[in-house]
Amino acid sequence: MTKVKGDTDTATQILDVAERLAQVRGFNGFSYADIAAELHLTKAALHYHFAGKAELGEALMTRYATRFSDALAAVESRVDDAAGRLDAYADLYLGVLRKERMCLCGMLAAEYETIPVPMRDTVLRFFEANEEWLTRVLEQGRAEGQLQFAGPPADTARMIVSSLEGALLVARPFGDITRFQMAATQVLAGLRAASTGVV
Amino acid sequence: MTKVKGDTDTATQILDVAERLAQVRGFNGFSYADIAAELHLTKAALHYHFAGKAELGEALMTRYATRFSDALAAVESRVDDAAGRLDAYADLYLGVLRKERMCLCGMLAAEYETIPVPMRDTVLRFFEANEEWLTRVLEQGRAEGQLQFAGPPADTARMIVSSLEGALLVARPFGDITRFQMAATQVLAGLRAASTGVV
DNA sequence: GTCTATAGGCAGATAGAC
DNA sequence: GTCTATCTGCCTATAGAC
Repeated sequence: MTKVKGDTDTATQILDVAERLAQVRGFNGFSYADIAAELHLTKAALHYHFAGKAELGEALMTRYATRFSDALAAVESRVDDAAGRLDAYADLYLGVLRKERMCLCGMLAAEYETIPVPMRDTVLRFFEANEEWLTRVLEQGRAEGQLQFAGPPADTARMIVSSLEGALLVARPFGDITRFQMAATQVLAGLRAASTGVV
Repeated sequence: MTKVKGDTDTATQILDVAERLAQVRGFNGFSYADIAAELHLTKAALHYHFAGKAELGEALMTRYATRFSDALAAVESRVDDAAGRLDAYADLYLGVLRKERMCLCGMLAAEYETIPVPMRDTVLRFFEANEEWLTRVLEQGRAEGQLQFAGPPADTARMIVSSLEGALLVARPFGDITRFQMAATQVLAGLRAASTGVV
């Protein structure tokens, strides 16, 4: 099952480096030269695998979306209760911060006006997919009486996504993981039903 | 009192254009050529006013911080109650979104690794100044029984700043103002004491 | 697949005339 | 203060050898 194809091949290595650079420096903050130097290749070799930076960016987004969607599915199969799923969701962001990165789509949201047009829709669809997943979790949690919130679950889902993205955005420059954790904890604590709520 | 100096002079015009470009496209997303073209000047003229892009960036930050601090003072003199001040604070962000911009410091937080070093501290101090102001408002609101939240006010202040930054970050690419408003409303609603809380 | 070599463009920046 | 002219460097991208 491992290494079906493209596990450690050059294209994958390029994507790995590009992804890290995009998450740390932004899509406009790295060049083909940066990737080439790190992989001890030439820029020309990169163009063989990805026609241009725009195409590389699209490949980046496609892979990122798939991976995130897989991560959400993994959370669902690993954790049963809604509150636990929300915590696990926040932990996905925490993992990104631990690597001193920004969420790729959060970064691209900031750079939205300057990224290649084909990447833009993918950014929006990433947020929507996250919101849809959270909406289902919130509906479940409310139905089971574990979660408590006013208004449509979809609105709260949007609030969660943007709050966590923001917590990542602000915590990263401070290099302070607890800054993220406290913000995330506070956002999610407000959704817990009184019986399981804050002391 | 108006036009003491630098009200419509070239340096101010340069800052105005640079600020908008930085908030829309990012600090790495515009060039001296962009500013020069918009003001019908040459790049050389810009270098007369600001030695380099790094110096322009510093001037940008200084002015932005001052302006924001003035805006917070204005809120305090205009609104008395803590809940109203929080709403007014969120409205500051809303005003940025209405101009289809990102918060300058939120944008620079994303670009943190690539911006000139002297600008970095200013970004962090901007967030801290916001948090300090919010902390005072939260303390006031809790003392008066208008606001309700668990833990240190400073923690909740951080949560508010990052949540609003995130709401701006995500709402802007969607071009959807209500997306921001709903997120902001939900974040702040959770802080209102039960008597004035959500129906 | 990866290389060398190179093209064409734009970036930030400077010198010196007016 | 603003200009023209120019520099150096990096960017994305391509042609063609191996």
